[in-house]
This record gives sequence, C-alpha cells and structure tokens, in this order.
Amino acid sequence: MPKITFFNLPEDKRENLVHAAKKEFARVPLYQASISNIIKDAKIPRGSFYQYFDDKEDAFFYLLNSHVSSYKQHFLETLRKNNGDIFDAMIDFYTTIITEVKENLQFLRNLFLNMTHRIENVMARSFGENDLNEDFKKISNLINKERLNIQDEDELFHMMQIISSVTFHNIVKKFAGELPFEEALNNYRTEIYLLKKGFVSG
Amino acid sequence: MPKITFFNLPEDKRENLVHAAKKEFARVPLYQASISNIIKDAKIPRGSFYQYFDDKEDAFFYLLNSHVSSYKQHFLETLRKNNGDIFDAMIDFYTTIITEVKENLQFLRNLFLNMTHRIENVMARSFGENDLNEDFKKISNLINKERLNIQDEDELFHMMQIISSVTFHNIVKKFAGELPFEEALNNYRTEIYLLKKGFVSG
DNA sequence: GTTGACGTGTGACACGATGTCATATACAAT
DNA sequence: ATTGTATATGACATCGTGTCACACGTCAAC
Repeated sequence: MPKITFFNLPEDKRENLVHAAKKEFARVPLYQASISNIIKDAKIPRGSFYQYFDDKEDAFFYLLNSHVSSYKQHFLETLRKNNGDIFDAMIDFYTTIITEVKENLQFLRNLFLNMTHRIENVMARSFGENDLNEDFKKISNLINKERLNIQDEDELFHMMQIISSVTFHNIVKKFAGELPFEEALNNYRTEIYLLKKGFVSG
Repeated sequence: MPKITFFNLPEDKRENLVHAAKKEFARVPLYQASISNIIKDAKIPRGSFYQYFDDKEDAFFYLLNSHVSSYKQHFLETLRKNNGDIFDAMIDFYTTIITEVKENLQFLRNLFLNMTHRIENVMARSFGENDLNEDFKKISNLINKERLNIQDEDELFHMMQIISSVTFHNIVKKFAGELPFEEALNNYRTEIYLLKKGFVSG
C-alpha cells in the first residue's frame, strides 16, 4: 500500500505520478520497470518517490488493484447481462480484455506475459481464490445452475478454478501469439465448448 | 544457448559451474538471481561467465531445458505405463512433480511461482505448443482415444491445452499454498474428474 | 513574531549488479 | 622460436536502488 503521504498529495500531482507509473508499466513488465524512469517522467525527485511508495512493487500493485477492481465490477455486470450463463459471460469478458486499447492493452500484455503467482493472486480474487471469499459468493449467487452438472459448492469452486485457468491461459496465448482477434476468440470458444461437454463420453 | 566455450570446458569445471547456477536458481527466481552469486560460488572470475553465457537468462534457460527434456521423457513413460489413459497419467505425473525433493523442489517452486510466458513456452513444448509439434504427435499417438468424447485432432489439441492449463495452475497453487500433499492431490483429482464429466448436463 | 513540532521535499551518496574490454595466458601447429 | 587462436581475467564504466541528513513550509502555542 502507498503511504499516507501519497493520498495527501494534491490531486493533480498525484494523478501526474500515477500516469507516469502507468506509462512505465505499460512500457515494460514489473521486473524491468525502473523507478528512475517514473520520476523522470513525473518530474519529481527520487526521495519523493520513496515518500509515497515503499518501492517499485508497491506502486505497481496499487495500479494493479485499481485495474482489478474495475474489471471485477465489469465482470459481475457481464454475468448479470448474460442471465447467469457463466460460459457466455466468460466469452463476453474475454472479448473485453483482448479488445482493450493502447496503454491499457500494453499494461495488460505485460501483465499476462509475466504472470507471477503474486500477480495472479491479486487478479484471481475476482474469481474467488478461496471458498470463504466474498467475491466468490457474489459470483456463485449470480450463476444460473439449472443445467450445470455440478453437485455442490466444492465442485462449483473447482469449476471456477478451471474456467479461470483456461481463460488466463487463452489470454496469455492471445497476447503472446499476436493472434488475430477472430482466431483467438475461436480457440477460446472451442475450449469453453469442450469444458461444457466433457472429455469422456458416456 | 551457452557458447561453444562452455561446452569445451573440462567436465568437472563445467559441472561445478552448472551446480553453482542451479543453486542460485533454487535460491531465488530468475529475476532475482545474481550472476555475482553464481561466480562467487563457482569460484570463476566475472569475465569467464560471459565467455560461457550471454547473460543470466542464457544460463537459466540452459538449465530449464535440461530439466524439461528429462520430464518430457518421464511423461511419455508415464503415459505408456497408464496404457494411454491421459487422465491417470496426468495425476501420476502431477504427483511426481510435487514430490520432488530439496534443490530440485526449490527450483521448481521458483519456476512455477514465477511462470512468465517465456518460461511457460519452453515447458509447454512437452505438451505440444502447436499442432505441427513433434512432441504433440508422440503424445497423441500414445493416448487411448476409445472413450474420449473428442471429434478430431483440433479438439484433441485443445483438450491438451486445457489439461495443461489446469495442471500448471494446480502445481502453482500447491507451491504457493504450501498445501499438504493429500489436499493438493485431492484438489487436482477433483478438477480432472470435472474435466472428464463436463460442466453441463445432458 | 519567535519558537518548536511535524509533515514533506530534495538530491547527494553508498552500495551492489551488470556487461565490456584491454591485456594476459595457454597451447597447438608450423 | 613464432605465430595464431582460443580462453582467462579483473578493473572499469554505467546504471539502478534505497537511504539519509538537511531544507522547507505550515500551524499552533506562547
């Protein structure tokens, strides 16, 4: 978490700094980002940066969290819009991610191509990292379970784990492979379809 | 790839260096590893390191590749041993990974908790990263498709993609959560079971 | 209006890591 | 011996990090 000093900053100065950080993390992934670039761009002295943040990661995760919150919101709306059909909602959501633009897209690209567990952990909260999780319950309540071949909450939890693994991986492959939109979407659709019908007949 | 000089090295000196590198990459993930530590441990001068490798990553991926080759071998044997039952083979293989010991375990831990796309790409070759892939064909030929609810090679490819996404993610969660062996295995079994039966009834 | 306390701003600095390069050494071939 | 080629070496320039002593500004108390 950023320090209190950061939140006490006059809005324009704070936004300026945030923008410089965003720019740097859109340029390169976390481990290659440099504080020097951020402060040069934001035109603040080195010491000031350390008044606001513990270090590079602190700034990064602050930005990441705000991204995640907004995507979380968006996902819940998407799920509602699709009347609780989790599969349609995922495809919808997947489309949103891979059609982001400009700086946001670069940020996401660096994010997904360098998805350490620590980062994944922050993101996965949207999908419910553990079964006591508030977000998981919210999602669970929205899901239409009528035609789901799922026995209990535990299976539902693991179903969500699987879906998010597959979704993450598809996003990574889209970003890595520079696949055209249609191809990426078809791949994802195929995999969701396979998940629905299952691998074993009978 | 390491330079020719590296392969010309007398065996004991080379192994000594490899061991020092392994130790460093078992200590911390790639992005935190330091060449200084490696050369200190291997007792070679700084300049020599750069005679053998381009940089830190070069050394890392050399080690990684040798790990992957051996696991690839092991996976094919496992699949044969399980008479082409891909699901049993995966559970078998998963067990192997999470019960590795000592230095190997730490290396894998750092690997999976910091799985960038570049690393995943190297690993995924064992599972067949693209359908023209030699390894994918080998695996495909070994798989018993009798009871599989799979129409064609494309679906098979995506099935493998899904299985590897889920497997990777389970390994990450095991390492991150420090889950006891039994719990980790049960989680993985549940997810494989769900993949087999499918999410939608009918 | 002087003082002191507190929060904040600042940049020089010590430290550590990287990759390079000029020079030294070993050794084989002639 | 001489020359050529491969390898060894460590000092060095460069860059990024995090810290620290000091400067500044505000405000309340006296």
